[in-house]
Amino acid sequence: MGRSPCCEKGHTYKGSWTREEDERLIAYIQAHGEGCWRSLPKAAGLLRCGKSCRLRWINYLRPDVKRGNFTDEEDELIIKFHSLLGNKWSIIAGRLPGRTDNEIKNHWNTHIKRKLLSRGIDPLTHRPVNEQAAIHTIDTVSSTAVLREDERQTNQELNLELQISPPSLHSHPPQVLRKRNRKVICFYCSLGLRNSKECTCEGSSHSRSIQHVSFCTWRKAFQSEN
DNA sequence: AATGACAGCAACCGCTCTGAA
DNA sequence: CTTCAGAGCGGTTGCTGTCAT
Repeated sequence: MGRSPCCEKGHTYKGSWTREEDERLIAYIQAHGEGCWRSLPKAAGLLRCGKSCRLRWINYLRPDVKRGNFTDEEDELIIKFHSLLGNKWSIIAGRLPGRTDNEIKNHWNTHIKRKLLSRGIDPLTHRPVNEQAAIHTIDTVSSTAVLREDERQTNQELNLELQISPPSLHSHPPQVLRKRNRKVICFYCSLGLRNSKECTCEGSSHSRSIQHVSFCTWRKAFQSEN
């Protein structure tokens, strides 16, 4: 039995919140407090999903939410907590007054990851990148050591093949090859063979980039008209 | 000026957790 | 113990601004 949806999708808005919606939500919560998010939209006269209301309140409208850039001290705290806790954004947020899990997660993905990489530190393990390479080599050697000789030969051949083969979408988790989840293109497309029958791009990737480009074009045309 | 690429952030989606019945 | 609904979390996506070519 499937779970009932948190809202009737046909009767709710999606996308950015309007000023009026924000005001309605703030007014309702100020009057009644944070209660049942499922019933809140109806009670507040909002055509939104309860989850959406909760997110909007917690991440943006709550009075104690601190807006603005992260300080270096906050960055260092996030790095420290992440090294201890991993991607437990809500717990990390709990230790940074005024910051939300979503905000910290975004900040991590857009700033801190790069900051650590520029320091030569792997953001996943918080170890020096060189050390990671060394550990990986040791792991590979030690695991291979237990293989029989014929298995070892096969393994070596496979390793060699992997090293010289073109990047494959299927040999990595999708997020590894996605560049900020944009432009997910296969090897053939990267060579300019977009319409090739070997193309393995997800259907949405072309349409997404095309959609984005056409929208930018439209927007700029619109801006220039005004 | 036009176009494309990238960055940043708000919001959504789907899953898990938790507690009540 | 099982089932279910609601809340919460983390990953992902979409939109928009800005910069480079």
